[in-house]
Amino acid sequence: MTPTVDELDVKLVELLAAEPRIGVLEASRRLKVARGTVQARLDRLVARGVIKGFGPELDPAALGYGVTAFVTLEIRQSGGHDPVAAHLSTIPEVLEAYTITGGGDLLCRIVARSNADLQRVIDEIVAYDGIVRASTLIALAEQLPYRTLPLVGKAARHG
Amino acid sequence: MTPTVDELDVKLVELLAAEPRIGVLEASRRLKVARGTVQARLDRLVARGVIKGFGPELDPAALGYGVTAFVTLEIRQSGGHDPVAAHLSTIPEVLEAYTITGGGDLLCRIVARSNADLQRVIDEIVAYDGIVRASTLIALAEQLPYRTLPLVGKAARHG
DNA sequence: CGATAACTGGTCAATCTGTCCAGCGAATCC
DNA sequence: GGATTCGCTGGACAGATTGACCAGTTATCG
Repeated sequence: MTPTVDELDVKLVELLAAEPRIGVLEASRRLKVARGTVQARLDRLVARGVIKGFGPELDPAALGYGVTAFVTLEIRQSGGHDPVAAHLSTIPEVLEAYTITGGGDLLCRIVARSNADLQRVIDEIVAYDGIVRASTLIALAEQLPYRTLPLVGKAARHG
Repeated sequence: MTPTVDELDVKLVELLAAEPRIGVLEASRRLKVARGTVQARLDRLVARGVIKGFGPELDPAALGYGVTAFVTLEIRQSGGHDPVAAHLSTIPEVLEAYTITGGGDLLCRIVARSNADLQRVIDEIVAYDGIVRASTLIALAEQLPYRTLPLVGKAARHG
């Protein structure tokens, strides 16, 4: 398998990650390649889906939602996951949700303003009757903030 | 508590999320406010930390890492979490890690190229001797992709 | 060896950015 | 009440960047 990305792609992505506000022109200067090259590379990365977007990254904590928790939901067998996912999507505090191995379960990441508020959010979640049980793990500290940069480097080296 | 963000902020963030490539000028036209206003709002959002950055969002799946899993690590009491986190940070496939409630545990999100590759990643993780045990949950499907936009709206309405 | 693809280095007009400014309305403070 | 501060408006300006081209030069691959 040909590498999805090569060395220049990695450098470009790293550069953009470090200083997102620099434009294509400045990036080409830093990388010492022609502007058109940077432009083409960027287009390709976006076209391939490697770069999903450049949207603003929002920090829930700065919005007052300082408590993060992971909730495992036990789903009633009948009915399936979709209606449950639809219900979860109506709750802003539910940031993401995955179905996971092990009998009809769902793992979701939620945030709340406080531990007391967390109870409210959980109540909102379990209000849906397709959900049999919820078990919550509160995140105490972020040991490793979300990152994908090292992965790009590895993908390039590996091929 | 005064809202961290107001209605205009929300519209601005939503607009940028929907079409990140539009500049400040175009955004001001869409929102029907002066350019300086948009600029000032953006600066404030970034200064407050509500917007953490505009870096490229990378898709591990597009890089060949199509398997996602959540691993709970049981940590040996002595030694603490930091050395473990340091170890995890050396593994590109570990995308994030949180300490969670319940006796010295760590929850991390990892990716791999395949289920077989997942085994390799887990082996790499548990190679560290501060880790007593690892239990893995494989993500089958992404029911709700990571999102924060609804939260901004709620934060604005709430105050 | 020839052909396709990628990169270079350059041009062009149009646009956007950063940075000023004065005026205005609303909220706040004395 | 009156003065001050703050945020927004609408406009100006030079300088920089963008998107779109182009011809010429490697690289790579069958």
